[in-house]
Amino acid sequence: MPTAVQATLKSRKSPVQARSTATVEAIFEATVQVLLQSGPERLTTIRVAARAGVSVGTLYQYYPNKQALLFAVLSRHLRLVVEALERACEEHQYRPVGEMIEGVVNAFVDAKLARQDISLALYRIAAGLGADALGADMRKRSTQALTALLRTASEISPSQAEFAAFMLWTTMAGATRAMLESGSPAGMVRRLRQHLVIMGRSYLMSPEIANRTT
Amino acid sequence: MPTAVQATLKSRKSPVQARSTATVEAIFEATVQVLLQSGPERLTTIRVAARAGVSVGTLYQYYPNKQALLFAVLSRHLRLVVEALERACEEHQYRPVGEMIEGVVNAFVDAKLARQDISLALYRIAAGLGADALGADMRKRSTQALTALLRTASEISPSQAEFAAFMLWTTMAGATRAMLESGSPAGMVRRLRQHLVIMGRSYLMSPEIANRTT
DNA sequence: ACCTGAACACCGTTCAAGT
DNA sequence: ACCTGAACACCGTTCAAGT
Repeated sequence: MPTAVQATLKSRKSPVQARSTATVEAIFEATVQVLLQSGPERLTTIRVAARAGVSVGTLYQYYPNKQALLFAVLSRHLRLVVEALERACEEHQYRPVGEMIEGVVNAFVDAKLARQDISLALYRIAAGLGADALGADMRKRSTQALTALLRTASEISPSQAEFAAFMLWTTMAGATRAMLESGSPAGMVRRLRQHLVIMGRSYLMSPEIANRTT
Repeated sequence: MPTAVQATLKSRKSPVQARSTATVEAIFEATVQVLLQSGPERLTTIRVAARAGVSVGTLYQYYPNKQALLFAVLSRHLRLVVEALERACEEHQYRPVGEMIEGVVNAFVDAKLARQDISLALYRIAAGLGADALGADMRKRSTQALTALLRTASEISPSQAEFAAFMLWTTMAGATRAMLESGSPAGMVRRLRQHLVIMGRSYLMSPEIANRTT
Protein backbone atom coordinates (compact mmCIF):
# COMPACT_ATOMS: atom_id res chain seq x y z
CA MET A 1 0.00 0.00 0.00
CA PRO A 2 1.77 3.14 -1.20
CA THR A 3 1.25 6.18 0.96
CA ALA A 4 -0.34 9.39 -0.30
CA VAL A 5 3.00 11.10 -0.15
CA GLN A 6 4.63 8.47 -2.29
CA ALA A 7 1.90 8.78 -4.89
CA THR A 8 2.55 12.52 -5.03
CA LEU A 9 6.26 12.02 -5.43
CA LYS A 10 6.19 9.31 -8.06
CA SER A 11 7.12 10.04 -11.59
CA ARG A 12 4.42 12.08 -13.22
CA LYS A 13 4.17 10.17 -16.47
CA SER A 14 5.69 6.96 -17.65
CA PRO A 15 7.94 7.37 -20.62
CA VAL A 16 6.69 5.52 -23.68
CA GLN A 17 9.38 6.34 -26.18
CA ALA A 18 13.02 5.48 -25.93
CA ARG A 19 13.91 9.17 -26.00
CA SER A 20 12.03 9.96 -22.83
CA THR A 21 13.32 6.92 -20.96
CA ALA A 22 16.76 8.28 -21.54
CA THR A 23 15.59 11.69 -20.35
CA VAL A 24 14.29 10.29 -17.08
CA GLU A 25 17.53 8.51 -16.43
CA ALA A 26 19.54 11.58 -17.33
CA ILE A 27 17.55 13.64 -14.84
CA PHE A 28 17.98 11.01 -12.15
CA GLU A 29 21.72 10.82 -12.69
CA ALA A 30 21.97 14.60 -12.81
CA THR A 31 20.24 14.77 -9.45
CA VAL A 32 22.78 12.41 -7.90
CA GLN A 33 25.65 14.35 -9.39
CA VAL A 34 24.41 17.76 -8.31
CA LEU A 35 23.62 16.40 -4.88
CA LEU A 36 27.13 15.08 -4.40
CA GLN A 37 28.98 17.94 -6.07
CA SER A 38 26.98 20.96 -4.96
CA GLY A 39 25.19 19.68 -1.89
CA PRO A 40 21.49 19.74 -1.10
CA GLU A 41 21.39 23.51 -0.49
CA ARG A 42 22.51 24.37 -4.01
CA LEU A 43 20.46 21.68 -5.67
CA THR A 44 18.00 23.70 -7.75
CA THR A 45 15.67 22.37 -10.40
CA ILE A 46 17.31 24.56 -13.02
CA ARG A 47 20.75 23.25 -12.13
CA VAL A 48 19.60 19.66 -12.32
CA ALA A 49 17.85 20.25 -15.62
CA ALA A 50 20.91 21.97 -17.05
CA ARG A 51 23.16 19.13 -15.89
CA ALA A 52 20.80 16.67 -17.49
CA GLY A 53 20.81 18.66 -20.70
CA VAL A 54 17.10 19.45 -20.74
CA SER A 55 14.92 22.41 -19.80
CA VAL A 56 13.10 22.85 -16.52
CA GLY A 57 9.79 22.18 -18.21
CA THR A 58 10.97 18.74 -19.24
CA LEU A 59 12.09 17.98 -15.72
CA TYR A 60 8.62 18.79 -14.44
CA GLN A 61 7.09 16.50 -17.04
CA TYR A 62 8.60 13.53 -15.24
CA TYR A 63 9.03 14.67 -11.66
CA PRO A 64 6.12 16.59 -10.11
CA ASN A 65 8.33 18.70 -7.87
CA LYS A 66 11.80 19.12 -6.48
CA GLN A 67 11.17 16.81 -3.55
CA ALA A 68 10.40 14.02 -5.99
CA LEU A 69 13.93 14.23 -7.34
CA LEU A 70 15.49 13.66 -3.96
CA PHE A 71 12.84 11.13 -3.11
CA ALA A 72 13.83 9.07 -6.13
CA VAL A 73 17.48 9.06 -5.12
CA LEU A 74 16.73 8.34 -1.48
CA SER A 75 14.31 5.63 -2.47
CA ARG A 76 16.78 3.70 -4.56
CA HIS A 77 19.48 4.00 -1.94
CA LEU A 78 17.28 2.71 0.86
CA ARG A 79 15.94 -0.05 -1.31
CA LEU A 80 19.44 -1.34 -2.01
CA VAL A 81 20.24 -1.38 1.71
CA VAL A 82 17.02 -3.16 2.64
CA GLU A 83 17.47 -5.72 -0.09
CA ALA A 84 20.99 -6.47 1.08
CA LEU A 85 19.64 -6.93 4.58
CA GLU A 86 16.83 -9.19 3.37
CA ARG A 87 19.27 -11.35 1.50
CA ALA A 88 21.47 -11.70 4.57
CA CYS A 89 18.43 -12.65 6.64
CA GLU A 90 17.47 -15.34 4.17
CA GLU A 91 20.94 -16.78 4.09
CA HIS A 92 21.40 -17.04 7.84
CA GLN A 93 18.19 -18.73 8.83
CA TYR A 94 18.41 -21.52 11.41
CA ARG A 95 22.00 -20.69 12.23
CA PRO A 96 23.36 -19.98 15.71
CA VAL A 97 22.52 -16.48 16.91
CA GLY A 98 26.14 -15.35 16.79
CA GLU A 99 26.37 -16.13 13.10
CA MET A 100 23.04 -14.51 12.36
CA ILE A 101 24.10 -11.24 13.93
CA GLU A 102 27.44 -11.26 12.24
CA GLY A 103 25.90 -11.86 8.83
CA VAL A 104 23.26 -9.19 9.26
CA VAL A 105 25.59 -6.54 10.67
CA ASN A 106 28.12 -7.01 7.92
CA ALA A 107 25.50 -6.90 5.20
CA PHE A 108 24.03 -3.70 6.60
CA VAL A 109 27.32 -1.90 7.15
CA ASP A 110 28.60 -3.00 3.74
CA ALA A 111 25.51 -1.69 2.00
CA LYS A 112 25.65 1.67 3.75
CA LEU A 113 29.35 2.04 3.14
CA ALA A 114 29.12 0.98 -0.48
CA ARG A 115 27.64 4.39 -1.27
CA GLN A 116 29.00 6.22 1.72
CA ASP A 117 28.87 9.58 -0.05
CA ILE A 118 25.23 9.17 -0.99
CA SER A 119 24.33 7.94 2.49
CA LEU A 120 25.83 11.03 4.04
CA ALA A 121 24.25 13.48 1.63
CA LEU A 122 20.87 11.84 2.10
CA TYR A 123 20.97 11.97 5.88
CA ARG A 124 20.81 15.74 5.51
CA ILE A 125 17.63 15.62 3.50
CA ALA A 126 15.43 13.21 5.41
CA ALA A 127 13.66 16.49 6.12
CA GLY A 128 11.14 16.21 3.31
CA LEU A 129 7.92 14.49 4.20
CA GLY A 130 8.48 11.86 1.58
CA ALA A 131 11.57 10.72 3.39
CA ASP A 132 9.64 10.21 6.62
CA ALA A 133 7.12 7.88 5.04
CA LEU A 134 9.81 6.12 3.07
CA GLY A 135 11.98 5.66 6.12
CA ALA A 136 9.02 4.13 7.91
CA ASP A 137 8.45 1.73 5.02
CA MET A 138 12.05 0.66 5.04
CA ARG A 139 12.11 0.20 8.79
CA LYS A 140 9.05 -1.99 8.43
CA ARG A 141 10.55 -4.15 5.71
CA SER A 142 13.82 -4.41 7.60
CA THR A 143 12.25 -5.40 10.89
CA GLN A 144 10.02 -7.90 9.14
CA ALA A 145 13.01 -9.61 7.57
CA LEU A 146 14.83 -9.58 10.90
CA THR A 147 11.78 -10.91 12.75
CA ALA A 148 11.49 -13.79 10.33
CA LEU A 149 15.16 -14.54 10.82
CA LEU A 150 15.00 -14.45 14.62
CA ARG A 151 12.01 -16.77 14.58
CA THR A 152 14.31 -19.45 13.17
CA ALA A 153 16.77 -19.07 16.05
CA SER A 154 16.34 -21.85 18.55
CA GLU A 155 17.92 -19.76 21.30
CA ILE A 156 15.36 -16.95 21.12
CA SER A 157 11.91 -16.76 22.61
CA PRO A 158 9.46 -16.32 19.71
CA SER A 159 7.41 -13.76 21.61
CA GLN A 160 10.43 -11.49 21.78
CA ALA A 161 11.42 -11.79 18.13
CA GLU A 162 9.52 -8.80 16.82
CA PHE A 163 10.61 -6.23 19.34
CA ALA A 164 14.14 -7.57 19.33
CA ALA A 165 14.19 -7.05 15.56
CA PHE A 166 13.18 -3.43 16.07
CA MET A 167 15.96 -2.95 18.59
CA LEU A 168 18.55 -4.55 16.33
CA TRP A 169 17.58 -2.45 13.38
CA THR A 170 17.61 0.89 15.16
CA THR A 171 20.93 0.00 16.74
CA MET A 172 22.54 -0.79 13.42
CA ALA A 173 21.01 2.20 11.69
CA GLY A 174 21.77 4.64 14.50
CA ALA A 175 25.35 3.58 15.06
CA THR A 176 26.20 3.45 11.36
CA ARG A 177 24.71 6.88 10.84
CA ALA A 178 26.60 8.37 13.77
CA MET A 179 29.81 6.89 12.46
CA LEU A 180 29.30 8.21 8.94
CA GLU A 181 28.44 11.65 10.27
CA SER A 182 31.55 11.77 12.37
CA GLY A 183 33.74 11.12 9.35
CA SER A 184 34.01 7.34 9.74
CA PRO A 185 37.78 7.02 10.12
CA ALA A 186 39.09 3.73 8.76
CA GLY A 187 39.72 2.04 12.07
CA MET A 188 36.31 2.91 13.39
CA VAL A 189 34.49 0.90 10.76
CA ARG A 190 36.13 -2.30 11.90
CA ARG A 191 35.43 -1.56 15.52
CA LEU A 192 31.85 -0.64 14.82
CA ARG A 193 31.25 -4.00 13.15
CA GLN A 194 32.76 -5.83 16.11
CA HIS A 195 30.78 -3.95 18.69
CA LEU A 196 27.51 -4.17 16.83
CA VAL A 197 27.99 -7.92 16.78
CA ILE A 198 28.90 -8.02 20.47
CA MET A 199 25.97 -5.86 21.41
CA GLY A 200 23.46 -7.71 19.27
CA ARG A 201 24.65 -11.12 20.37
CA SER A 202 24.76 -10.38 24.08
CA TYR A 203 21.35 -8.74 23.86
CA LEU A 204 19.75 -11.69 22.11
CA MET A 205 21.38 -14.20 24.44
CA SER A 206 20.39 -12.29 27.57
CA PRO A 207 18.00 -14.19 29.87
CA GLU A 208 15.18 -11.77 29.06
CA ILE A 209 15.27 -12.46 25.33
CA ALA A 210 16.64 -15.96 25.16
CA ASN A 211 14.29 -18.90 25.17
CA ARG A 212 14.27 -20.29 28.71
CA THR A 213 12.53 -23.48 27.74
CA THR A 214 15.26 -24.63 25.41
CA MET B 1 35.78 26.05 20.42
CA PRO B 2 32.64 27.14 18.56
CA THR B 3 32.48 26.05 14.94
CA ALA B 4 32.31 28.50 12.07
CA VAL B 5 28.74 27.50 11.47
CA GLN B 6 27.74 28.26 15.01
CA ALA B 7 29.31 31.68 14.81
CA THR B 8 27.26 32.39 11.69
CA LEU B 9 24.08 31.27 13.31
CA LYS B 10 24.43 33.04 16.60
CA SER B 11 22.32 36.03 17.42
CA ARG B 12 23.47 38.97 15.40
CA LYS B 13 23.53 41.58 18.12
CA SER B 14 23.04 41.36 21.84
CA PRO B 15 20.07 43.30 23.08
CA VAL B 16 21.03 46.11 25.41
CA GLN B 17 17.64 47.52 26.28
CA ALA B 18 14.80 45.71 27.97
CA ARG B 19 12.62 46.24 24.93
CA SER B 20 14.86 44.29 22.60
CA THR B 21 15.40 41.45 25.06
CA ALA B 22 11.67 40.96 24.99
CA THR B 23 11.76 41.08 21.20
CA VAL B 24 14.36 38.34 20.97
CA GLU B 25 12.35 36.13 23.27
CA ALA B 26 9.16 36.85 21.37
CA ILE B 27 10.83 35.82 18.12
CA PHE B 28 12.19 32.65 19.68
CA GLU B 29 8.79 31.69 21.08
CA ALA B 30 7.12 32.55 17.79
CA THR B 31 9.52 30.21 16.01
CA VAL B 32 8.59 27.34 18.32
CA GLN B 33 4.90 28.03 17.86
CA VAL B 34 5.02 28.30 14.09
CA LEU B 35 7.19 25.19 13.93
CA LEU B 36 4.69 23.15 15.91
CA GLN B 37 1.53 24.60 14.41
CA SER B 38 2.47 25.01 10.78
CA GLY B 39 5.39 22.63 10.41
CA PRO B 40 8.86 23.34 9.05
CA GLU B 41 7.68 23.67 5.45
CA ARG B 42 5.41 26.61 6.18
CA LEU B 43 7.79 28.27 8.57
CA THR B 44 8.63 31.52 6.78
CA THR B 45 10.45 34.47 8.25
CA ILE B 46 7.45 36.73 7.61
CA ARG B 47 5.15 34.33 9.42
CA VAL B 48 7.47 34.12 12.42
CA ALA B 49 7.88 37.89 12.52
CA ALA B 50 4.11 38.41 12.31
CA ARG B 51 3.52 35.87 15.06
CA ALA B 52 6.10 37.64 17.20
CA GLY B 53 4.45 40.97 16.49
CA VAL B 54 7.42 42.56 14.77
CA SER B 55 8.49 43.21 11.19
CA VAL B 56 10.86 41.06 9.18
CA GLY B 57 13.54 43.67 9.45
CA THR B 58 13.52 43.38 13.22
CA LEU B 59 13.81 39.64 13.02
CA TYR B 60 16.93 39.96 10.90
CA GLN B 61 18.39 42.36 13.42
CA TYR B 62 18.71 39.51 15.91
CA TYR B 63 18.88 36.39 13.78
CA PRO B 64 21.15 36.52 10.74
CA ASN B 65 19.01 34.16 8.68
CA LYS B 66 16.18 31.69 8.78
CA GLN B 67 18.44 28.78 9.70
CA ALA B 68 19.47 30.64 12.83
CA LEU B 69 15.89 30.57 14.06
CA LEU B 70 15.67 26.81 13.85
CA PHE B 71 19.20 26.48 15.11
CA ALA B 72 18.27 28.35 18.27
CA VAL B 73 15.31 26.07 18.93
CA LEU B 74 17.24 22.92 18.15
CA SER B 75 20.14 24.11 20.24
CA ARG B 76 18.08 24.64 23.38
CA HIS B 77 16.32 21.32 22.95
CA LEU B 78 19.53 19.34 22.55
CA ARG B 79 21.14 21.18 25.41
CA LEU B 80 18.35 20.19 27.76
CA VAL B 81 18.68 16.55 26.75
CA VAL B 82 22.45 16.53 27.14
CA GLU B 83 22.27 18.23 30.50
CA ALA B 84 19.77 15.70 31.76
CA LEU B 85 22.10 12.96 30.62
CA GLU B 86 25.11 14.59 32.25
CA ARG B 87 23.23 14.87 35.53
CA ALA B 88 22.28 11.20 35.41
CA CYS B 89 25.89 10.26 34.71
CA GLU B 90 27.08 12.24 37.72
CA GLU B 91 24.52 10.69 39.99
CA HIS B 92 25.25 7.09 39.08
CA GLN B 93 29.01 7.02 39.38
CA TYR B 94 30.56 3.99 41.07
CA ARG B 95 27.29 2.08 41.04
CA PRO B 96 26.80 -1.40 39.59
CA VAL B 97 26.55 -1.38 35.80
CA GLY B 98 22.88 -2.36 35.85
CA GLU B 99 21.96 0.70 37.86
CA MET B 100 24.09 2.98 35.72
CA ILE B 101 22.36 1.90 32.55
CA GLU B 102 18.94 2.16 34.05
CA GLY B 103 19.58 5.68 35.32
CA VAL B 104 21.04 6.86 32.05
CA VAL B 105 18.38 5.31 29.84
CA ASN B 106 15.55 6.74 31.88
CA ALA B 107 17.07 10.20 31.98
CA PHE B 108 17.56 10.20 28.23
CA VAL B 109 14.12 8.88 27.33
CA ASP B 110 12.45 11.21 29.82
CA ALA B 111 14.20 14.24 28.40
CA LYS B 112 13.31 13.35 24.82
CA LEU B 113 9.73 12.60 25.70
CA ALA B 114 9.31 15.73 27.82
CA ARG B 115 9.14 17.75 24.62
CA GLN B 116 8.07 14.96 22.32
CA ASP B 117 6.41 17.37 19.89
CA ILE B 118 9.55 19.46 19.57
CA SER B 119 11.77 16.40 19.25
CA LEU B 120 9.71 15.14 16.35
CA ALA B 121 9.51 18.45 14.55
CA LEU B 122 13.25 18.91 14.93
CA TYR B 123 14.16 15.50 13.54
CA ARG B 124 12.76 16.75 10.24
CA ILE B 125 15.08 19.71 10.14
CA ALA B 126 18.44 18.26 11.06
CA ALA B 127 18.98 19.05 7.39
CA GLY B 128 20.52 22.46 7.89
CA LEU B 129 24.27 22.49 8.23
CA GLY B 130 24.04 24.04 11.66
CA ALA B 131 22.25 20.99 12.93
CA ASP B 132 25.04 18.71 11.76
CA ALA B 133 27.70 20.57 13.69
CA LEU B 134 25.44 20.93 16.67
CA GLY B 135 24.53 17.26 16.65
CA ALA B 136 28.23 16.43 16.60
CA ASP B 137 28.86 18.70 19.56
CA MET B 138 26.06 17.08 21.53
CA ARG B 139 27.24 13.61 20.68
CA LYS B 140 30.67 14.58 21.91
CA ARG B 141 29.41 15.97 25.20
CA SER B 142 27.14 12.97 25.70
CA THR B 143 29.80 10.40 25.04
CA GLN B 144 32.25 12.25 27.26
CA ALA B 145 29.81 12.15 30.16
CA LEU B 146 29.11 8.48 29.50
CA THR B 147 32.80 7.66 29.23
CA ALA B 148 33.49 9.30 32.58
CA LEU B 149 30.66 7.32 34.07
CA LEU B 150 31.81 3.99 32.68
CA ARG B 151 35.33 4.60 33.94
CA THR B 152 33.90 4.41 37.46
CA ALA B 153 32.38 1.00 36.82
CA SER B 154 34.48 -1.73 38.37
CA GLU B 155 33.05 -4.33 36.00
CA ILE B 156 34.21 -2.59 32.84
CA SER B 157 37.59 -2.59 31.18
CA PRO B 158 38.80 1.04 31.09
CA SER B 159 40.19 0.69 27.59
CA GLN B 160 36.70 -0.09 26.32
CA ALA B 161 34.93 2.76 28.09
CA GLU B 162 35.13 5.32 25.32
CA PHE B 163 33.89 3.22 22.46
CA ALA B 164 31.28 1.61 24.66
CA ALA B 165 29.99 5.09 25.48
CA PHE B 166 29.66 5.82 21.77
CA MET B 167 27.72 2.61 21.24
CA LEU B 168 25.40 3.31 24.16
CA TRP B 169 24.66 6.81 23.02
CA THR B 170 23.88 5.94 19.41
CA THR B 171 21.71 3.07 20.59
CA MET B 172 19.65 5.27 22.88
CA ALA B 173 19.42 8.08 20.36
CA GLY B 174 18.60 5.81 17.43
CA ALA B 175 15.98 3.74 19.17
CA THR B 176 14.26 6.70 20.77
CA ARG B 177 14.14 8.50 17.47
CA ALA B 178 12.72 5.50 15.66
CA MET B 179 10.06 5.14 18.32
CA LEU B 180 9.06 8.79 18.16
CA GLU B 181 8.90 8.69 14.40
CA SER B 182 6.67 5.64 14.43
CA GLY B 183 4.15 7.41 16.65
CA SER B 184 5.44 6.10 19.97
CA PRO B 185 2.34 4.25 21.17
CA ALA B 186 2.02 4.27 24.95
CA GLY B 187 3.02 0.67 25.54
CA MET B 188 6.08 0.96 23.37
CA VAL B 189 7.73 3.56 25.56
CA ARG B 190 7.80 1.19 28.50
CA ARG B 191 9.13 -1.62 26.42
CA LEU B 192 11.76 0.55 24.84
CA ARG B 193 13.09 1.52 28.26
CA GLN B 194 13.26 -2.11 29.33
CA HIS B 195 15.02 -3.27 26.20
CA LEU B 196 17.48 -0.41 26.13
CA VAL B 197 18.45 -1.40 29.66
CA ILE B 198 18.70 -5.07 28.75
CA MET B 199 20.74 -4.32 25.67
CA GLY B 200 23.05 -1.88 27.39
CA ARG B 201 23.60 -4.09 30.40
CA SER B 202 24.25 -7.29 28.51
CA TYR B 203 26.59 -5.44 26.16
CA LEU B 204 28.63 -3.92 28.97
CA MET B 205 28.79 -7.20 30.87
CA SER B 206 29.79 -9.23 27.82
CA PRO B 207 33.25 -10.82 28.08
CA GLU B 208 34.60 -8.48 25.40
CA ILE B 209 33.76 -5.31 27.33
CA ALA B 210 33.83 -6.46 30.92
CA ASN B 211 37.02 -6.28 32.91
CA ARG B 212 38.51 -9.74 32.95
CA THR B 213 40.98 -8.92 35.69
CA THR B 214 38.32 -8.13 38.28
C1' DA C 1 18.86 51.97 20.05
C1' DC C 2 15.43 49.95 17.86
C1' DC C 3 11.92 49.25 14.37
C1' DT C 4 9.47 49.38 9.61
C1' DG C 5 8.24 47.54 5.08
C1' DA C 6 9.00 48.30 0.20
C1' DA C 7 12.41 46.54 -2.95
C1' DC C 8 15.59 43.03 -4.78
C1' DA C 9 17.33 38.54 -5.99
C1' DC C 10 16.45 33.98 -6.59
C1' DC C 11 13.99 29.69 -6.89
C1' DG C 12 10.00 26.42 -7.66
C1' DT C 13 6.45 25.71 -10.84
C1' DT C 14 3.36 26.46 -14.91
C1' DC C 15 1.78 26.70 -19.60
C1' DA C 16 1.31 28.46 -24.27
C1' DA C 17 3.96 27.64 -28.08
C1' DG C 18 7.01 24.79 -30.64
C1' DT C 19 9.01 20.14 -33.10
C1' DA D 1 4.86 12.48 -27.75
C1' DC D 2 8.06 15.28 -26.15
C1' DC D 3 10.47 19.59 -25.35
C1' DT D 4 11.27 24.83 -24.54
C1' DG D 5 11.79 28.96 -21.70
C1' DA D 6 9.53 33.23 -20.52
C1' DA D 7 6.30 34.40 -16.91
C1' DC D 8 4.32 34.09 -12.26
C1' DA D 9 4.13 33.49 -7.33
C1' DC D 10 6.47 33.33 -3.26
C1' DC D 11 10.18 33.57 0.02
C1' DG D 12 14.73 35.04 2.13
C1' DT D 13 17.23 39.09 2.85
C1' DT D 14 18.55 44.07 2.72
C1' DC D 15 18.53 48.95 3.64
C1' DA D 16 16.99 53.71 3.52
C1' DA D 17 13.88 55.94 6.26
C1' DG D 18 11.54 56.45 10.49
C1' DT D 19 10.77 56.88 16.09
